[in-house]
Amino acid sequence: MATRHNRDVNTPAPTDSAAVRRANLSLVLRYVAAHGPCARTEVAAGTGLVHASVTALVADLIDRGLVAEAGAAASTGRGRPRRPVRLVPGRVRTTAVHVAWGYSTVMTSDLAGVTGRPRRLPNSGGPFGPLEVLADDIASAVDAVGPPEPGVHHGRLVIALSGPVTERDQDAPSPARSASHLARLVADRLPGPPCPVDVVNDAKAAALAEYHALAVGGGTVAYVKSDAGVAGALIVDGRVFHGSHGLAGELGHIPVSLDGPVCRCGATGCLTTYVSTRAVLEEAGLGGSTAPHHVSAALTELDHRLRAGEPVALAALDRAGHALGAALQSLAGVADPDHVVLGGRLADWLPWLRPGIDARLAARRGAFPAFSPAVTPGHLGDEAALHGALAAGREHILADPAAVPKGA
Amino acid sequence: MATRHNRDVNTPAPTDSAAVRRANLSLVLRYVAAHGPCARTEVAAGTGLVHASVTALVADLIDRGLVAEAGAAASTGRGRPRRPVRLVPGRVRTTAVHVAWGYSTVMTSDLAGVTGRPRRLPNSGGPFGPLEVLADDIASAVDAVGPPEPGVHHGRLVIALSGPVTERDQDAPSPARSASHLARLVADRLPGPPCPVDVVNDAKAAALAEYHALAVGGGTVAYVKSDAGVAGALIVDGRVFHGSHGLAGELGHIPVSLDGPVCRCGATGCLTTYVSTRAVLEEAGLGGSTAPHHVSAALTELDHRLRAGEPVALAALDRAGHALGAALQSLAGVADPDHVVLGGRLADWLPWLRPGIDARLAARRGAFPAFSPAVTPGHLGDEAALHGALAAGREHILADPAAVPKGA
DNA sequence: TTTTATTTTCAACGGTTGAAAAATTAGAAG
DNA sequence: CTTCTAATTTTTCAACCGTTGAAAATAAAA
Repeated sequence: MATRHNRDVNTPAPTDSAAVRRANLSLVLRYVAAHGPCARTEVAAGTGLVHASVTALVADLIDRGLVAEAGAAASTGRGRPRRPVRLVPGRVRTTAVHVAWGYSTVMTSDLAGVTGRPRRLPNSGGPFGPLEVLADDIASAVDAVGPPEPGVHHGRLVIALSGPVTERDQDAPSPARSASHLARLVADRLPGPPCPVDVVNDAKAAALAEYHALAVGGGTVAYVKSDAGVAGALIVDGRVFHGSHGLAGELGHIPVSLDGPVCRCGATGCLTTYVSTRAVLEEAGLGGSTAPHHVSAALTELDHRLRAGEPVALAALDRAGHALGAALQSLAGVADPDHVVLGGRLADWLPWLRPGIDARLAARRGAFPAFSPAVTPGHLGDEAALHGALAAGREHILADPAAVPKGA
Repeated sequence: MATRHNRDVNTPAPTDSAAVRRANLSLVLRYVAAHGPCARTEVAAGTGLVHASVTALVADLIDRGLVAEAGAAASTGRGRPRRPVRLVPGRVRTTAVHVAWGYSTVMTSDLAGVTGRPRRLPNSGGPFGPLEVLADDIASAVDAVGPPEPGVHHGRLVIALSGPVTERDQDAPSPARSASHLARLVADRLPGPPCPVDVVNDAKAAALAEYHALAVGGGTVAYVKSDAGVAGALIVDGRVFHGSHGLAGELGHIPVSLDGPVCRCGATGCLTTYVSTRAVLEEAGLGGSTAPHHVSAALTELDHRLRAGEPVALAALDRAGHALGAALQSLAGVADPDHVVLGGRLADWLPWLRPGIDARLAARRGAFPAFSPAVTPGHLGDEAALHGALAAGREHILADPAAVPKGA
């Protein structure tokens, strides 16, 4: 009988020479990806590896088709000229699907982050329907981008969605609605060779994308967005911070006031009751149906009124700004981020929200000068989740280039 | 000229066979430390390493004096009997000093966590004085426990203190008050061979200790304490979460109410103004001098009145409980911990605080059933910071057993 | 041709692995 | 009671893999 291994899930796997190779391949690939075309000497200096190792590792990456010699670089003086290498465009294809209510968006990217155009397709409902229907929708969205060309390695498919399918199985409401279950259903529906599928939360993915867009090398970044609901996430040193139940950074039900409106969750004074699209529209006198086309028209009207300086609209945003400011003050006290990125409608509304936010955060500046987070609008708009899902997919390749087969 | 390496500080070091050895030695040592006396076969099954590797790794650890063969274990049947190994008591000595106002406490521990008795010594002030004075005090505290016996490896000295000497240099108010500067000053004052010195925040250390005492294998744990001031920390998967400026988890200035008392920090309604010792004593009609002996007497008196059911005292604690509950609701919304540990006076007061806390958290339970954190008193009392500092020191040995020299 | 800088080659070293051997005991057989 | 066999743990050893350092090869400028 073969030896049975019953390692704890928490204990790390033992390290062997394969792990060493994986780690160093990753190190070199990340360096090339981050620094563009660069010679082996530069890689050696930048990574701490010895020239001989870089030669071997780069040769391995070339075998896998991930990097290639770039055209001769400008001579830097005398001596043997450098032979820079760069990422091979299009060698791996990462696919992301963002499932929203009524439509899905699909987009692909290569390792360098060069994306295809996003395609938007109607779907049968949204993230809350039966998993089988969801899986059908996702598979047909993937089908819409067509099969990869020969020679292109099929990387991960990453699905971003909100709702009861959580990112980590342990946080799922039931095993039947677990991320891994959905991933399996989708994988079974995809033609061709089996493809690894990941499921991520859309707010967490958007947060990751905005984090990368900020291009700060580390630190804590918070993301808060408001569309249909209020959602958010925390990114710590480039990784999503989940908390114990996957709810970290979900500011929707943070208490803003002791005597505020009653929230659907049962509590009073939740942030949602101040800054959700529905709440702001109602406060501005534009409430009514929650049908998408009506909400869309109301948002346009709100924008007009804000620009026209209509007092009721301004008051609604001022109220939301103060509430958001209070929530961010709590966020700052707990998580101590250096950036807070606002997404969804909050990004559009930021000019009118800012006075309220600043008024609240000014209090914190009194306690901790210069330690107050910078509040900025997101750069990626509604595509943030899609970009974040692609970044998560690329990260798998960057972390383990050996997963891409050798021999072009 | 030797090759110059200019690696980014953020890029990981390259991996080589020494790193493999380090990682696997650590894996085996952690297993033995966690599971007590255990045979090589058990280690192999538990870690995923092969028998041959475990033999070599255990032999290495025996060479370093970290583990030794334990007395023969009870036979488990036929076959060659197991030869369990266990940690060698007292092989390494980790020293921790906790600097408080007016006195310091020093304690030592070996790798198994067997501690000496804590010794309390008066000091020249506290964490806020000149670093040179602080270093003198710390060095004399270390001196009080005497030099290690021959054959004992001198591990880290870990200094726990609050105040402007932060745990990470990047968070220090100025380079002159940085943790590494203090560490250097202390190291220079210690007799004998140079000893690595770490500086940690006392609340973060206490949080780490209470996290270990909970014996949950991972997840997010928050710690909040109130003594002179309110402090706290977050532990995520066994490691301190610092945030961008080292302030994560410091709930003292989280906003609890929009119209509360004005805090010394300038803001209104900070948690500190409700649950600090001073605030509670004043609210209970026991305010007055802040001299230590007076505060101590007032606390005793407060305890009497609480047990006697005196209404003003009960009201003061009820008010504090509601404020703390609101802060924990924010904490739960941002960091999503599964445990909140209360330390300092909060642990003593918990019976009277609990109704207020529960009233607030009940609201959150409406939104996320079963996702509400458990609120418990700390197990370690005033020695928590000391234990956490020792745990941090032990962690260095567990992470890199190769730092302990071979050859007894 | 010399100098300089980059890249490659190669033997050496350290670490893990798998298989085989050694060690050691309990139970079965004689 | 002795001997043998089966079972289990531990150790040994050759093989393999990856990094390293030094030397060699390469290539262009001076």
